[in-house]
Amino acid sequence: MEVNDDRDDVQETGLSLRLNYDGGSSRLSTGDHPRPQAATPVEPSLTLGLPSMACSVSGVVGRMSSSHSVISSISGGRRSKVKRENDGRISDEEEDGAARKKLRLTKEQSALLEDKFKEHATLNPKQKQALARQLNLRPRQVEVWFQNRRARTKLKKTEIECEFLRKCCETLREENRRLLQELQELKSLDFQAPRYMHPPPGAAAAATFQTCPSCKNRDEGGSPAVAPKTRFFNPFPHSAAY
DNA sequence: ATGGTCAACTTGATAT
DNA sequence: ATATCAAGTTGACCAT
Repeated sequence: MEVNDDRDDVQETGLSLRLNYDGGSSRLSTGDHPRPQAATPVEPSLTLGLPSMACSVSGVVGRMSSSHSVISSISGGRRSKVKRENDGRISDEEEDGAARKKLRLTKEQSALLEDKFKEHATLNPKQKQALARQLNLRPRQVEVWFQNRRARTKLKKTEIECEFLRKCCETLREENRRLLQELQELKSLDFQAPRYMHPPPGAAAAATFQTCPSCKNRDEGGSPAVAPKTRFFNPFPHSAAY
């Protein structure tokens, strides 16, 4: 459950403290971004960083550090407001609407996530928990990473398929053009004698049968004289969805 | 400035 | 009811 996921934040990274003081002109915040002026005066507050409790906090001690590992292990990127969605999920945005620094995973974190993704593109809750612990991330962050990773994989696959179809289309267009030209040639030949004709029944007639140039070409080229069953082959033979 | 990348988010569907 | 997913979106950050 995602509420619990966010609670992991506390468990994994220790207490999240943020001193908020915004009384008139003076401001005091540990956040690394200047906070926009609140619409209504904010009471000075010192609260524990328990996002799941929807308190007025979300920032973290230690965020001053520019280290990725520090940032990524603390609070996820722009998840800065703390609010409860109608489905009960936690979406932490800061109440004053301030944006946070974007999380960047470290190379080590990304590498491990990639490794796990190669093993399986989805995680069961246990795997998620374990991986989150290993990476010093919240399970929710791991979950989101896998969701985004799957989306990227699918997008890439779609792009590749799209390019393949584009080439197929080009090939078919070219063949169509060639066949039309051939048809024109055959039509013009139609006015000349002797006419090409299908072999009538009877052995004597077969002796005089001539193959038209088009069929001849195909025969010599190793292709069957009869038209292939279909030119519209399935470009994705291994994909059941297509 | 602008476009690309990506973590995080929202929403709706589905499974349990 | 809850968890999880795909699809689409947002916004910070970075390279150009």
